[in-house]
Amino acid sequence: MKLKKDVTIYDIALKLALSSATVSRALQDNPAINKNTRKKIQEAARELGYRHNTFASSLRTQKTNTIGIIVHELKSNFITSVLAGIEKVTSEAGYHLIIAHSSESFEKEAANSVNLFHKRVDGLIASLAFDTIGLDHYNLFDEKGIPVIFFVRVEEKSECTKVIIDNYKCGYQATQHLIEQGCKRIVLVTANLKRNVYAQRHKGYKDALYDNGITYNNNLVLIKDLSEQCGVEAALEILKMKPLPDGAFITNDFSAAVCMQTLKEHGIAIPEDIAIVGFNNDPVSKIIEPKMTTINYPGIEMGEIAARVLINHLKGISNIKHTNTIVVRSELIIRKSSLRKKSSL
Amino acid sequence: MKLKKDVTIYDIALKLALSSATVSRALQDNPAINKNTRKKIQEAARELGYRHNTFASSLRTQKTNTIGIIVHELKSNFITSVLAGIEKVTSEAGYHLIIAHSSESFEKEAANSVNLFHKRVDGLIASLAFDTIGLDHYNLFDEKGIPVIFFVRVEEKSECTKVIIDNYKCGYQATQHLIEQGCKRIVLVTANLKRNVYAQRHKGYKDALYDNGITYNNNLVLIKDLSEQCGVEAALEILKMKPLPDGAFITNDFSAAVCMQTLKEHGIAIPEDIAIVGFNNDPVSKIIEPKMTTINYPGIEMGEIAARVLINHLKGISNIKHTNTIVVRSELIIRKSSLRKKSSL
DNA sequence: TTTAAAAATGCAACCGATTGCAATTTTTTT
DNA sequence: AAAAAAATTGCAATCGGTTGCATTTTTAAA
Repeated sequence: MKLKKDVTIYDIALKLALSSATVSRALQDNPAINKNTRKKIQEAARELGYRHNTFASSLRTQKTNTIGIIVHELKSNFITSVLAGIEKVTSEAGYHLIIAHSSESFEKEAANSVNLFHKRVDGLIASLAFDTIGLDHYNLFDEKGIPVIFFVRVEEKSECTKVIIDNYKCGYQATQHLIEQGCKRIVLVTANLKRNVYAQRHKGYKDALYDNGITYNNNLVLIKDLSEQCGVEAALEILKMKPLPDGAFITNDFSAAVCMQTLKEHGIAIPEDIAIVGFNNDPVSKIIEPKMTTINYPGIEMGEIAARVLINHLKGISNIKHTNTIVVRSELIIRKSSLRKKSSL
Repeated sequence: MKLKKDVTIYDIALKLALSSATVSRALQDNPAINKNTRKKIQEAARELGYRHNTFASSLRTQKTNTIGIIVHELKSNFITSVLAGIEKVTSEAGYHLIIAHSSESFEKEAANSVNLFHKRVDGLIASLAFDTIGLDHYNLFDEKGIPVIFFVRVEEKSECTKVIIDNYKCGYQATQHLIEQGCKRIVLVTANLKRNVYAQRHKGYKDALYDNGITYNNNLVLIKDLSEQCGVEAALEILKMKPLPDGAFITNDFSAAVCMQTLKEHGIAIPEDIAIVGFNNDPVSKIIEPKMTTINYPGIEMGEIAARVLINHLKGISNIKHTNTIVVRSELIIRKSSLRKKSSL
């Protein structure tokens, strides 16, 4: 089979007896080129089946029109929502994406960042892994002036631009809600407290307890990896606690669902014996029975915001140096898993 | 802030008083270059912070080291598994990915394929949308000799390379199982029968009924979009059927879960009144109560296989022209949602 | 009609790596 | 020690767009 040869701007130039410079400009809709010429060139391009050569272009302009994404995982409804939001905005702006995921490993995250750096992305959007400490592995980008935006999982102390939710408030709200439902011994199942999101939720939990005159008890705080398996583990640990807790705030819906299921299998009534609140408003929270109280926050929107801020920076419309933190709204969605007082609805 | 300038092979050549050709070859570990020289060059590259310029390279070699992926959706555990499998194999081989999704729309799928073509991917891995008919939108790739591999959602009649499961067998097995559990009126909830996967499952369903002397009834076949919402719709339609069906094979776990939930809310006992079988072995199938019988097949493995076949072709190790169809094993996982005869376990 | 200003187009030098072929150096053979 | 073979290295063209500046053409002003 004979393979079709690629059409270049020179082919177009030749056909129309113009220079390649004119063709190049016309294809970019450069107003310096006469309107009619422009149209003629664009038509010829279509006819000949011309396709823009990104490499030649990137080589010359030193721009890739590519944005790198590093996420801590892929298998979550929330993350795919964020990605959808990012994709919507970036593709409209003519950028394409390279998506990498760290599987919650600092090492992989660092490797990914180097990799994306070598791929010469124009900008980066990242969420940190469980155990990532510091942001030194993003210095390469700084040195070259490549903008980086963090979302959800961020380094709070840092000066960089971030799109987050108010995890403290969420933690406080969830805990406060459980207390209002009459819970006194509330378990917190969460992950590595070095990560901002978990630290903040933990702080909110602690403060809510304090404000309600309940003593904080470290034994009730379980640090897990929020996997499927961890839901089972958490349940078994809870079952061993004496006296039995009467509430649990589990900072991941899927883990919470598994935990709930395990508790039920051991004869615990939800919410009567133990009231439960999850986090993320994953679809599974509506499948589990009883349906789960959880924290909802807008993934798509967060993705859109992060992408928009980045692109505005790249286009010179605004500068991320002037934007530090964007906090997106979040809310507690109350469902049956935590409702012990009918009056509350 | 002063930005660091990029280091090129010329900088390295200058520093070591060599030619750029030698540097280029050394960095590729070309054995034509003396071992010592090679080491010296690679060290210098590291020291100077050299990064390979993909564009210059791609421009010259006409290779992008990029593989395009088109999936029909992103928000499913199965698809992310496949992607993980693909990523594992491709990244080991030094390729990177551009992932596009069609949201089950033929139009978007076609647009994506053109887009990836323009991005000059070296190869393509795709799964078709619900309503995709024909593969003409992949002709561009053929004309340029760019290999394309389909997975899961394929055009059965076509000559192209595909990685699939035996959907007919799955459909047959699921239905047979329901019949063995004593079901006589079995609903099939599925999607557009033009799509191979659904057509085959439907055929399996039909044949299983026939082989067991049960008359096929078109009213029991519901064509839906297998979304969350469709689970509710299906349940409501089932509830209106007289006499009430006693089994349902719903070809998507999440829809099945929602459907099951809705049925339960209307006082239907699962599996006593209606036995249910899903498809995909999504994590949700183990969260729902009763746990759901479903079809399991290995996403990661399918991704790995597809990627490996593609890469072997690209490296000239094998040729996809010689590989037509790869069928991956699948199995029925029996759980409570369909178990009406205790003897069966 | 001449001149000045504006608009349109072209020239040619990049961008950085790759590679066929030639030239040089080193090693082996005679 | 000379010749042949093998191992290294370099030359220079090439990939396809982009863009500052110069040149040409067109339009407007004098």
